[in-house]
Amino acid sequence: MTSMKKPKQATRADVARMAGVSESTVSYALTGVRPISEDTRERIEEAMKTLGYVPNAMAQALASKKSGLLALLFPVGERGFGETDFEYVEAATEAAAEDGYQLLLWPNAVEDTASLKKIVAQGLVEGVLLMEVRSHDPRVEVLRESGTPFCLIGRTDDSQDLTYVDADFSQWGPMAIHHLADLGHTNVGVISMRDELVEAGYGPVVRTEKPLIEVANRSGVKLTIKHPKPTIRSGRQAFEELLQEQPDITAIIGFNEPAFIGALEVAGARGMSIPGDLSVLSFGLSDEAANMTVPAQTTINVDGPELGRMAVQYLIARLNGDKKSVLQNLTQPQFFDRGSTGPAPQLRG
Amino acid sequence: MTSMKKPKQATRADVARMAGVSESTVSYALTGVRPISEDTRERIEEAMKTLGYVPNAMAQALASKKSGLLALLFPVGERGFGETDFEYVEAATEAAAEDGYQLLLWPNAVEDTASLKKIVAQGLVEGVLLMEVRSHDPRVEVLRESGTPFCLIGRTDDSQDLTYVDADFSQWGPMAIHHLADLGHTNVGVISMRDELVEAGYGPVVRTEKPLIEVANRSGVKLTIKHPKPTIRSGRQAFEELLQEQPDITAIIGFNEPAFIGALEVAGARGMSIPGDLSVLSFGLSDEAANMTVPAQTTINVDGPELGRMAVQYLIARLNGDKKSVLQNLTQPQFFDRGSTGPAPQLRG
DNA sequence: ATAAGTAGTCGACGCGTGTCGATGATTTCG
DNA sequence: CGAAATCATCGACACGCGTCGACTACTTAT
Repeated sequence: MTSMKKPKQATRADVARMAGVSESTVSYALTGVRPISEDTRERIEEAMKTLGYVPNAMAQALASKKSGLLALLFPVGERGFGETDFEYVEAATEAAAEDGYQLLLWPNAVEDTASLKKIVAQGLVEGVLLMEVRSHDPRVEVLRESGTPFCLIGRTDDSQDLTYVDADFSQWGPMAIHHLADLGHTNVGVISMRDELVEAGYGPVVRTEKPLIEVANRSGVKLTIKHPKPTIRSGRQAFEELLQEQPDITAIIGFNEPAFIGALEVAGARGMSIPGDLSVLSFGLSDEAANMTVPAQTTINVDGPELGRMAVQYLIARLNGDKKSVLQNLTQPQFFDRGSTGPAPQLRG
Repeated sequence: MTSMKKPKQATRADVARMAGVSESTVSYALTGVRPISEDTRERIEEAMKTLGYVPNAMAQALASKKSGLLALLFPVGERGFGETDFEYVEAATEAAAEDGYQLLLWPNAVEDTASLKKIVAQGLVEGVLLMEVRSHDPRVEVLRESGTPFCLIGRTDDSQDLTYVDADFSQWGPMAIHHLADLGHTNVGVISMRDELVEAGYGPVVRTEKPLIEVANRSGVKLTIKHPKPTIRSGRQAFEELLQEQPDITAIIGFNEPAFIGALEVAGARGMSIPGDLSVLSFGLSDEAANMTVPAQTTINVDGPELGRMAVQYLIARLNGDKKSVLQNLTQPQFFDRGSTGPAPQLRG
């Protein structure tokens, strides 16, 4: 049975003693801030090796005011849409690790500015990553006042001088319409997010729908948009209304997962084949989910890993003193053709 | 334009000065370790309020050797099975926050024991949570030697005196067989994980299959198990073999997501209706994915949030000095009947 | 040859806490 | 009423590191 005693870590003093030098010399050997002769450096490094010395992170942080920690603020109880979440959290974590930073997961209600203030006042983290940003987000003002560097994943309405990364939703609609128009579709339905989100100015919906409508008009595509609640039942009803209003619809776009499932059920029940009778395309659907339907769904998505990586890199750039340049990025959408779209029926055979 | 200057945080010394007491008195007022008279406590608290004082986390950590940080070690590039991941990471984070701890995301290859050693030697985290534990996991030995408290999410082969939480896979098979047998099924197929994982002794497969087979035998259910690779193509092939060997199969269980998709495609192509001709049940499929098929899939799952919560609570219990009791938990499976299982065909109308 | 560096090292202090021992001022008990 | 315990507070130090100023022994420019 191996001993379970906690071996006390060697400190700088131990290394200095063993190498026969002063503590500051050990420090300089480690950081390279001042020159050290070759042979003392070797003695020090050997001492470190045999003692298994690793600098104490908290002491370093206290003395240097750099903790190497970034807070990832994610709101609780807001499971809004896509579950691309873990994907980009993972990418963000790795990107941070590459630069010697670690991500601290911090669950936080958007309105809870009090505890956010505490977080930054505590001085534990050097910077903050904000997830699920609202168009008017109270957290932004708190961070601004505190002087803590931060980066948004998403945007507020007033973000021209903020650091952020976001999906370029403005491209989703045009990309979808072009794809469908090329296949000959001229009458397209959309199962979008619920009304309340549109009225509340929720970024992803608003930014997606406007260009979507515009490009449809320009392309001569008749577009009918529904905003059902995110339930299967509402989706069924929405699609039935859609079919009633526009019986000649040949394609639908989904941006509301549960509702879209309902819509596809109705399509199946009516004997519509995909993509034979109806072309189907989803916005922001995860790979996993897209592959569960038969046929698998063609999707237009944000590149989650890219988003996470950029967010971290921008934040670290700010930490390294790049206060001047405005760091903003809209990541390109990803198009996955999984075969659920095809030529419009009237053009076939 | 608001000033962007970083206001320097008030320190204990500032509070002491303003309240007209010594620094240690401020400390004791804060921690309650020693008694403080009512009026000086009030003066101190008022001073803290007006100065916006928040104790510096790193200084506290350095002095008290308690950082309030837990590392969540997740392996990179090992996307094995289910994506229940984010769900329980989220739950774990919240559970930690309730006890004043924060989770530090730490990406790490399972074999990379060197950097794991560094992590614990650094003294940044008080404890470690291990995800994706292997039957022989090199990380366990490292943590044991270092004396760092830790908790496994999953198990090693030799874990009787370790702290862990895991899904109780042994119940999945019996639960599934009972459900199907009650519906009259006597011939069931299984699309399980690929051969290599079985041979490598991968916990979830091994622990699931053994009781599954036993209870099937006892219940008089004919069981045929396939171990295809995790691709749609392999799944198709596996299911076709299954149908050839056992034409009278009336139900299938899936434990290999991509392969199972292939199997269901074949079933659809052959005109088998679900659950009319074929009952379908999935192990470890996320809600999101289960709801994408028509009909939605009945599943048996681990309760992700429960798992995450337990892991954190056990780890914190260890941190608080509970070195004696063995903390181990097998979380009960969750059964979601989403309608993809039904009476065996020969018993219908 | 003398002034002006430069490489290499040391000692001291500061970062902001937690905590121990000591000191009066009270209170309690026998 | 004196001894013992308790209350409330202060000062000093430790935690482990970064970093500044100073000092020595040389090297280089004038």
